[in-house]
Amino acid sequence: MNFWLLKSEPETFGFADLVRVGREPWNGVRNYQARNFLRQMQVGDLCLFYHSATSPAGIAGVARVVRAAYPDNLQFDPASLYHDAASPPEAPRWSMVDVAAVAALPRFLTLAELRTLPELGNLRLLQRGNRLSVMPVSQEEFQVIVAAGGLEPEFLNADSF
DNA sequence: GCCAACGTTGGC
DNA sequence: GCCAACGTTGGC
Repeated sequence: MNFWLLKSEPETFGFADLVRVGREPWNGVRNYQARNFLRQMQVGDLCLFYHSATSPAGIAGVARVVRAAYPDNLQFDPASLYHDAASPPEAPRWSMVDVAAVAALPRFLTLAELRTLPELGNLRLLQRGNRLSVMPVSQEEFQVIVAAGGLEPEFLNADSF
């Protein structure tokens, strides 16, 4: 099982929205590096749900991958902001996964607070110039973050959901 | 293949 | 709104 971080602007789609709908296709990723990470995701992987472009930015909850990568439908929709006319239908350029809400962090973890945790010195999110909307997180980093956010460690057990 | 121009992200 | 960082585009 692998661990990831997904960025979303809460004004557009926040963790509360994921809780409300339960499950959502993670579409609209149009960066090759982020896309490649999406394609590595497997059902059961856990994701930190990060709120970007808001104040304060930070981690709001945990989601789970419930469907592995498949073609992002929006790339073929001319009306979509994410339309890509150059994407070959026989070999779609962009992928998405489906994610489901697992749990909100009892304590929202702000970016500033994440920066104070010594165990997160290598967290990709905190590196200079980072702009990726999908990135890997180590198991250790994931555990530190969910614990700091007030979730019980047992919640990581596969049979707890 | 180089690289300048431009666009986007996202914290502040 | 500013601006640093970085990806993409396109002329050559």
